[in-house]
Amino acid sequence: MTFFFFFNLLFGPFQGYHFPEWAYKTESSPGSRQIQLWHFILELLQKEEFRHVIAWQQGEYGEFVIKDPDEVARLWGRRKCKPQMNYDKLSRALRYYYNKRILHKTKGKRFTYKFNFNKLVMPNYPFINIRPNGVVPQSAPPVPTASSRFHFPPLDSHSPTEDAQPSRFSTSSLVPSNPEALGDGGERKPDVPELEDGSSDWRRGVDLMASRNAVGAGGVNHQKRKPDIMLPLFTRPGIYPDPHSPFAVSPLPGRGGVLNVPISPALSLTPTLFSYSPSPGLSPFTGSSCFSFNPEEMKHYLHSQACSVFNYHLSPRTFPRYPLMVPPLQCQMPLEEQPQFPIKLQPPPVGRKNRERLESAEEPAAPQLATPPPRVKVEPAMDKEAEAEEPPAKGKDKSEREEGSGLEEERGPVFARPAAPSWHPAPPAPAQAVFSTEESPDQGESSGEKPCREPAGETGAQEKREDALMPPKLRLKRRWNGDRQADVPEERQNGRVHWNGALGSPHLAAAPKAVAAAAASDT
DNA sequence: ATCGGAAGGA
DNA sequence: TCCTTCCGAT
Repeated sequence: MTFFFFFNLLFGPFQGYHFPEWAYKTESSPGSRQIQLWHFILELLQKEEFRHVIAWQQGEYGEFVIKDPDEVARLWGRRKCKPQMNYDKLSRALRYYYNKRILHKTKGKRFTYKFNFNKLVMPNYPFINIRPNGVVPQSAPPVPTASSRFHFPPLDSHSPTEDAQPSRFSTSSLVPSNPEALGDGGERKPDVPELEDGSSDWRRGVDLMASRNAVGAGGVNHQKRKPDIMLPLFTRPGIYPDPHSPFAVSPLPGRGGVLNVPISPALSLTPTLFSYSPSPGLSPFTGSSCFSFNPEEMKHYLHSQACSVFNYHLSPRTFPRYPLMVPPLQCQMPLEEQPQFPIKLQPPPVGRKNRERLESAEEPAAPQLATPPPRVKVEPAMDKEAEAEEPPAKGKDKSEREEGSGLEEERGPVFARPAAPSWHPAPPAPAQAVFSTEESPDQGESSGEKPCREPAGETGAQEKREDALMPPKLRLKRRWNGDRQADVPEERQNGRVHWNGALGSPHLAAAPKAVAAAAASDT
């Protein structure tokens, strides 16, 4: 009760915002050809069968890795009936999202992008979305850690040097109610340097949460802030419970908890809001998806906040309204009554040009630009886990993974992430995901996908027919081998080499395995 | 590999 | 508006 009261009090003013049209675009019937790229990506991302093609990057909310760019492009091309699609083009489309702030590139990591969930609005989702079992995605550090430092390009300034502030990181999560501090669409520079925009998906997450629950009144966040995207709900089968997935699908369905719904990326940020995620071990959730309050953890949290302030030169103001006011929740609010509405957060970012214009207008000489930022080469560390079923308990060390800076001594233990839920090891779901539909994996990204009328080089329709006649496994196998050849002609396309040349590539090497694995789990 | 301008299409 | 296609630059 109390919590919601506060929450609404804080974020009420979101009501009545005007959202840009595109924000209202939903997935548009799964499988639809008019799907937007980011929808599509999200779609792939949550399907087990594409895990080896594209997957959430553990460790970071919303960050994903395109493990097989060519395949993703191919899938995208198929969906859009653009047989000539390739990663080069796809990535261009992706880059257009930068300015919209739907996505940004994770620097130093190949094929790695990150959703700006702050922009993703999930309609119809209940507010609190901690998983029924209380498990929070490992990728959601309860408190900003060095590893959560992040590379969101400051919209407003020094665009070319986005990583100019590599050492900043998201601690600002706790300033949700301070619109001033928000990079907010990039129209302005934050008043508080430490809260510089580039830092936070945290804040963004909060914003999101806030907007979702724009119910009450009074409060802090008036002025601007429009949501940019309506994130479609993906509740179709095939979603896989990846602990790193911001979708945070509950591994324990049917708990009857308050939130028995898949969590949206947006909501995945819930822990952000609460700023600390109770580990199931320490504070087991009782019965349902309630937020539990553990004094010990809170203590840790506070400690770490202090550390953050100290170690990262953050302003204590950074943590003003920390959800300390969050009382032990008791899940008072029945699911049905939870507020549900679309939210809008920030206005689309100013285009680069404008940005520059503004820049030069107000701050002619930005000295920060003088020296190019140190390139932080982060080792992908991806390939290994490619097929490994990410050991359940592994999430723990994630916080150290990226740079293993000494800054984290106290953070590590304190915020050790909860071990992955026991369900993780052998997700039986995939099989179903793969074969439950009439489609073979690579066309399966959409259940409603219609064949393209001008295959121009694609053997789509026919393939499909033939496929229908053979057992799934065979079908898969055939696809992996067949498609490659079928696509060879595309190779003439500019840019990247296609299947032919890619045969030796790591991604492709993994692909068949993926299929095999999927097939294996089919039993 | 990545970026982003430019032009064009639906 | 949201890409798709091309392409030069980094």
